[in-house]
Amino acid sequence: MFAGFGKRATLAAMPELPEVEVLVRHLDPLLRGRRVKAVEVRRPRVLGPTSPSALSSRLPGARFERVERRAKYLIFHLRKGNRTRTGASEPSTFRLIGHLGMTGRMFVQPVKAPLPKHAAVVVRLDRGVFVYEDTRYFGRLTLDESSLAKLGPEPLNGEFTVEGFAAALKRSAQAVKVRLLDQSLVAGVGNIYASEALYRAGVSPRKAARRLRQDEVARLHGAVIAVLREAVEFGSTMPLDWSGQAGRDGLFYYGSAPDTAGYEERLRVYDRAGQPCGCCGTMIRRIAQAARSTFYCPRCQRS
DNA sequence: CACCATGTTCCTTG
DNA sequence: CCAAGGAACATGGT
Repeated sequence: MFAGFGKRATLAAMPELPEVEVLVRHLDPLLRGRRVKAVEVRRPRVLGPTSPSALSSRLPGARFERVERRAKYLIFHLRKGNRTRTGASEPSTFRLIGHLGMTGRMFVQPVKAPLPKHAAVVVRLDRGVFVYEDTRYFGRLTLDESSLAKLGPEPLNGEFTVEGFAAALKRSAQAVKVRLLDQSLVAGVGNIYASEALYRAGVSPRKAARRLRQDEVARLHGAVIAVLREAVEFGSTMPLDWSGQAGRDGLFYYGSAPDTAGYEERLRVYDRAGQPCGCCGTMIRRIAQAARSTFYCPRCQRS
């Protein structure tokens, strides 16, 4: 199916902005108009500060209106008609905030299908069952919106400007790779696309953020947008099965586009330590920064 | 058995 | 007060 999958196929799902975007596009038409019959919380920790009883009193009877994305978060818009004492109907809207953490998945499955082992929240609908499952339970499905307030500009809708990016980088002596993971600087970049964007821009991940020249800032800004946009496009070409998985391993961001001649691998440096750089042949290197892996080409990313 | 992986939040240190 | 660094969270794969 995929050439060159190798050992990377065993890596667990790692949702960053593009993966969440594709998931949202997948879920929106499935959930739109569906009414909640019941909710079952199997792992209260994933609700964050929201109590299981708060969720159980809010969700049943509500209808999904639409699903949207903000950074790596999913935002479910729901509407519920509240009855007043006079018997009149007073519709009220509220939002459910989802985050996949590192291993989370969300999908709509048939009523009769068995629930996955790590199902954290199960929402029974008028048609089908909406499941949030997460092996490590680092993600969230909650009524609490506080994390959204800390997010910086969205990279794909014009909010993310070169000027703002340059100003934010100037304030820090930290390595630029570490800064890219700060969601207040640009929201949605994770460990994989941070390495990819730096490689594409030809900027060393170790360079102090404030030392980037203007041309480097501009290239990095463009590279962040480009790698995310291309990943969304790539993921959009992958058919998802009923559980929301794409391809053999549910990892649409690994492997190759099915319609690409020669099955060229899409990620250039991530998880490629010891392999030759596709541009100059130098061995890709792996280093640790802020307790995370960074992959880069020491020749193409010298400054 | 020991160690590694991802994202976010919290705690400590300077 | 803020920047920066590191631990914790939970689980499974190697």
